[in-house]
Amino acid sequence: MQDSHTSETTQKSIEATIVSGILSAKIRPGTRLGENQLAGLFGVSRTRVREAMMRLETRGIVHVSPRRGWFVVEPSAEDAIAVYEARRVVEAGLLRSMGVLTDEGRKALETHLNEERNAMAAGDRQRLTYLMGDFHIRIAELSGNAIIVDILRDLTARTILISMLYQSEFHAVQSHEGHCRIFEAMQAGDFVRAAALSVEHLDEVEMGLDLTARPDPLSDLRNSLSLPPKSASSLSQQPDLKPTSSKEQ
Amino acid sequence: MQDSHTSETTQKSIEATIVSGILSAKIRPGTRLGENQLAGLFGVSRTRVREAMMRLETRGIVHVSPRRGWFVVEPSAEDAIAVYEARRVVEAGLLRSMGVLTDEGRKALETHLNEERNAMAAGDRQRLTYLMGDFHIRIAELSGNAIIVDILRDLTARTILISMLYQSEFHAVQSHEGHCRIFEAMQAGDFVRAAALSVEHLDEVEMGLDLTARPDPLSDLRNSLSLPPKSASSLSQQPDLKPTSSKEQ
DNA sequence: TGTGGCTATCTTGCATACAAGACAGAAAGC
DNA sequence: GCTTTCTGTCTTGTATGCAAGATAGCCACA
Repeated sequence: MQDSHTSETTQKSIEATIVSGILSAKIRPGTRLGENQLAGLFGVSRTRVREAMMRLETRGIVHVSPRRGWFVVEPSAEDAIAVYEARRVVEAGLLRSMGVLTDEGRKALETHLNEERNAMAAGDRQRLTYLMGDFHIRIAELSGNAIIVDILRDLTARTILISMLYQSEFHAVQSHEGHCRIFEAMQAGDFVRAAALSVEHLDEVEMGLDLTARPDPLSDLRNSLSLPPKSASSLSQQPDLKPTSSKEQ
Repeated sequence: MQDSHTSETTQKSIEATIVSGILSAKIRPGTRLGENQLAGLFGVSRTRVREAMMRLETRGIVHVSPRRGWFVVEPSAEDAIAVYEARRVVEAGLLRSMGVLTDEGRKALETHLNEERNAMAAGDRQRLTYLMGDFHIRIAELSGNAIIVDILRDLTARTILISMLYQSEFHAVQSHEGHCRIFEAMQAGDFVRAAALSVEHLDEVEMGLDLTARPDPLSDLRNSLSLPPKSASSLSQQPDLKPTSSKEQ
């Protein structure tokens, strides 16, 4: 997605680009999102960037430090617990409320699980992170309820930020197997069990976190050190996020 | 809502004032929220009003019609169904996940139910509307999870807008009794039953709606204008477009 | 009488200007 | 050398200005 001069699509694409960057683990928690930088990247004025930031703030994705800047949230340990609890509530409630798994639904999930397998085989960790979160969003999509999808998307984004902060190692296989079990229960029409498995799965992932690790010690330091660039795409790994500011106007 | 100019607390008070106005059924769906109007009322410039509108838009409370204005949402019948479904999912999931009802929790809910009784006795319908929605928010507060509280607050606001559009008469007593039953189950420690009762309660309220009533008066103005060709005049019942304030200079 | 088009005015969309807080780094004092 | 203060610069906060779409009402015209 080349941002640059996509001309007239820039309305909500700032918001979507950032969320998608988080969902695919390309934007780390604590990343500074300068209004001027984003304005330059998207070829718009600060006003529109600001609007996007406001929206993202109400979605719990970003926060502002007055006169210092906008930053991708760095959930605290308490936040992390709350996010997982909310996800258990919503996802279990959702699965319990489901009556059937349609044929398209089954196909969609099967396709997804295959993608997970492929990414695991390829060792594509970023894509894997994305897929692991996306599985839950896919389930929400099966309900056809856009409200729930939105809620879960934002919670998933926060989950990914949490895992970037507190997850030392990534148990992809374990997660994948959890997904498979949930899928099997759904396929069997046993949504009560699917809900229970989902809670169990989220518990597992939550238990895999080291919430004592860092409250938030290096938020700015991490910025200053910047992250190792990995690929060559657009806004994702913007290492120019402020060290030795090269001016700009 | 005589907010007037509350001086320097106006950061998020625009947002909060509007939501609170909706929660207490003082602001009707379809109400126009002009930027200039609000800017004058709150004694700030359009910029800050605009930010508040953006936030409310991502919360699903308000929408913008390009170059025409901001309006409190008028949920369609499909929206209404989705909102109730989302509430069932979240609230049932929440109750099921609860382990105990603390003493403070019991007291808070008892106090609330008494307030409901008082408002019914006093015939204060606006307050009653507020309390009927607030009961569910109170339950969310018991969980101590701010994320879930926020989700349910916004869903409740939309629910109230829905009821203003589609609910012919207000079955306060029925709702109150539903709340009491849920409370009793919680007090008995039977949260599974409380969840079931909650779903039942929401179903009841939803069933009390007349979702065939009006398609949607304002958001798609030209539809309603081109719609009445010659069919039975009975259900036309065009409500006036702007329930409140349409003056301003 | 009816109909089409024009204009005056109101609305939001978006950019920009300016103010003020926060910070970093130099300079001064000890 | 160490600390403190001060100042330049960068950031967001907020207001305002201008442009463009939408609407309503008027007026010409058949």
